[in-house]
Amino acid sequence: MAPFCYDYPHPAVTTDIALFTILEDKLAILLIRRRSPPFQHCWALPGGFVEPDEGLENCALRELAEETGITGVYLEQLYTFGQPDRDPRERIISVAYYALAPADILAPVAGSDAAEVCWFALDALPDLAFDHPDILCLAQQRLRTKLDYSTIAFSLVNETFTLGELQKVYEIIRGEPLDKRNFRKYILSLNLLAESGASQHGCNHRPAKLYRLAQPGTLHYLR
Amino acid sequence: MAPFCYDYPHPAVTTDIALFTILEDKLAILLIRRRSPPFQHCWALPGGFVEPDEGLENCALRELAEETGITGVYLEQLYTFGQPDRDPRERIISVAYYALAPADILAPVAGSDAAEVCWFALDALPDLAFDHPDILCLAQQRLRTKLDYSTIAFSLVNETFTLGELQKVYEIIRGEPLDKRNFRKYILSLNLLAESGASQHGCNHRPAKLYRLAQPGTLHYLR
DNA sequence: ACAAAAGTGTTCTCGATACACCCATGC
DNA sequence: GCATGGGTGTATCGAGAACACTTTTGT
Repeated sequence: MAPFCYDYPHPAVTTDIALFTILEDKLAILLIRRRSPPFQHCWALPGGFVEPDEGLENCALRELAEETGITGVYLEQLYTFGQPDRDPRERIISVAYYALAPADILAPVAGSDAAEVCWFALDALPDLAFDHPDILCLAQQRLRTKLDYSTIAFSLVNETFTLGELQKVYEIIRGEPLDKRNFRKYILSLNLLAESGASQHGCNHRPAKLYRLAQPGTLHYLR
Repeated sequence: MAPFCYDYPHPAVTTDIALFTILEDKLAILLIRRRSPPFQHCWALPGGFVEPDEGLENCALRELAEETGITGVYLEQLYTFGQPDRDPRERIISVAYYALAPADILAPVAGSDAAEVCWFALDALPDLAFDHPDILCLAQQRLRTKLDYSTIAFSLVNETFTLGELQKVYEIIRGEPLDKRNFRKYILSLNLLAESGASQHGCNHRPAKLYRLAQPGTLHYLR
């Protein structure tokens, strides 16, 4: 029943994932409701223990898939949280990741490890388990600062998107409105977009051109 | 002999520290020579196993002090390296930190865990143990980028310093010369320095004013 | 016709860059 | 007096910010 023995104490290691999306014009985060103690029935970031033969990033992707059915997100290591008392069970060190995905690709479904999976707007969060509020706070900071010198925002829109949609993403993350002309000038000057040829349709207004990334899936650093 | 047992496998967790300084007008890093296998007699970053009741940052500071006698550095978490095969002994996950300190405060002396401790210029590195080259490379990248939006460079000069010395630090990290007048204008416009009143002496030229940080020990983010 | 978002240029400001000479000290 | 780094100001350029009207579609 306790076959894994070592000459000196070993901590447990987990990954936790802060998956952001934009839902109803707000930043939202994916949470699961815990099925077992500690913090039973409490909401928490998806995540779990690192398997002996998997890398940390693989662990994060696997846990996200197992617990929420979600795959194909942008994922990046955030910070490692290791306060000795952060978990009441034993010493657990957590390598936190943050992830980004457009909301409407995803159809979260509770996996085996979680009773419920749900998006929560960041301004209407429930109480969170462990030090997950700290993780979330740091993740949001990182998202905000990285917006300015990289192309992470593109991970929050669909494969094809309008410049209006993209601008909305920037505005929501920065928490302030942006000038339309300056925004378009800036984005197009990056030379990272290609017109998809198609346009919006079925909207109450002039249809917008649809763009796609010239090199999909590539994160660019600016300046 | 193996009293620490768990219901499922636990990795070991270490911290490794990339301590930079400026030595003889070059970026240099502190290395220790390993006394035991694996990579016996090889040079490596200082670091070691996380104790059950210490935080990660404390572990890094403790290992640095034990192995090199050095304290009082600027320290910041860098990245967590967890490839399953990065250590031949067992699964070891390493939380890497990078640190900065002025060279002439330090008088590194081998502690109990290391046979030798030595500064190495980055352009004259020996072979390094484990994935320490990766850690070092990432640390150097971080140092370079963070130079532009924070006051980390101040951690590489003494408590009082001349603007010439500070400029040298920027030039060495960026790998290019800077304009003296523009540099001084920029630094002074930050309003973070106070004149110490004193000046250099014993130099072959006009003595420079000595400055100190108005709030020593505080890291500022710019823009 | 009206509502709603798309699309489009110019002006201004401010921070970043480029650049050259005199000053104080030790030898 | 000469070598060495310290100390200083101005002109230019370019990126970012401010700003308003016409266009296309659905109802």
